[in-house]
Amino acid sequence: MEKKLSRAEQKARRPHEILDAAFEEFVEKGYAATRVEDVAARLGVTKGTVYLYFPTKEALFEATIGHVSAPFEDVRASIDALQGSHSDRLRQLLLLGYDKLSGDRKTRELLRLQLAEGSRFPNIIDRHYSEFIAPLLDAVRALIEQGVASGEFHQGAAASIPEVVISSAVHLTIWKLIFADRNPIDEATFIEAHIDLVLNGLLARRR
Amino acid sequence: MEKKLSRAEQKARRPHEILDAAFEEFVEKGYAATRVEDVAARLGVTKGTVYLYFPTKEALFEATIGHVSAPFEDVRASIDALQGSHSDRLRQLLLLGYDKLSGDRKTRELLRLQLAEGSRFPNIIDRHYSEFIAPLLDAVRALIEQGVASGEFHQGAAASIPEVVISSAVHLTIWKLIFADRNPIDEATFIEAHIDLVLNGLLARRR
DNA sequence: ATCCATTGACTAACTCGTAAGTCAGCGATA
DNA sequence: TATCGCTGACTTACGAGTTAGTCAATGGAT
Repeated sequence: MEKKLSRAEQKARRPHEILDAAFEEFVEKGYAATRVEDVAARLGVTKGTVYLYFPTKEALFEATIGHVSAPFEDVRASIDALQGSHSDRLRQLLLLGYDKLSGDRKTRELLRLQLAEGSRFPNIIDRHYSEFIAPLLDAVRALIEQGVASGEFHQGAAASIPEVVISSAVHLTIWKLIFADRNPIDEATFIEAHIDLVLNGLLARRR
Repeated sequence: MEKKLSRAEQKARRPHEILDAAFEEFVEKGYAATRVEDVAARLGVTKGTVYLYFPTKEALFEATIGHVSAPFEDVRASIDALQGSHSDRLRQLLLLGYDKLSGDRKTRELLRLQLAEGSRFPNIIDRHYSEFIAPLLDAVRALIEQGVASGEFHQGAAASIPEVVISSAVHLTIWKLIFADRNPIDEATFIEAHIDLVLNGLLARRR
């Protein structure tokens, strides 16, 4: 097949290949139980090759985390492009959140690794927080504040804590991580229920 | 101090002591990185002692999980004792959920272990689901259905998916697991916001 | 176009440390 | 003194990290 890779091309691809393989292994086994040799075996190479590109297993792990951490900038652009009433935009924002968080396997498994290995690799948590979570919460908060200011959303405790508005997306993500395919949930209905609840909960009461 | 323990008493306590120590170690390091010798060291004994009570590290782990899994029966009783309108009872039920899930360190860390080790110990997930999650969801679902039937809650997607109603409790639990004390949240305000959102979202609209 | 010296990505077999599991013996208790 | 919970030194296996050596791609010379 495509055995036509020049040495330079192959070498350029190696780091990516290794990180992809490492991600699968770390997700499946966790950091401690993962063997560098198994990572290498996924590419059909040996341990030594991996050590040509990454000095230690620890460095490999941290590079792997960095490799799968999607930059938030793409999301930022999508958020700014939202149109319609505040309700419409919030709905779209939530759908976007589901897409990026529970819908994307990489991001989802990244959350698992944070929970499992975070205490031994604190910096992966700090990074994920400042690069992903904080901006997302800021966007939700800003949108809700605008909605309150315009009178579309009612003033209340919920409006000041954006976390409670996106909780169901976190919940679904955790659910999928734990019950991969054992106790499946109808995702479309779940998401619909969440949006229904949130919009009803935020809308200014018409008495 | 209390060196007055007879041999029989000491022996009777050992399993408990070991499981408590094992829990701390497994939570801190994860299954693979935990050393049986460190578990023993917490009690001031040696590895050999642990192996007198548990045949393998794996058996120790599973016993540890069983040891910290609180039976749901206590909660069941509390649920049945709830009083007041459906809103009142739902509020109390949510507070109870926070107490048992995010408030109780054991249950919280149990969730971490499920996420981290669940794929290698599937039975701990099945047990937790049937003994804790399913009954809790059933209780919430039943309460919401009653509320809908009585006209207090409005019929809608949210009413049929109890998961979305308790999501924030899951979210707070995850938050505490990841950001132990780094990015603290004002829990009281968070819970208040959640309840505010949910009750507003469920109440039948008065137009 | 063919040859050949050199490079360098990769391997295979090594060392070394560590951790699970074992067991003969010890010493406090009853 | 007999019991027995516990010890600590042992074996065994395994995995991280190392390194001398291999061989195919490469590119310059004829």
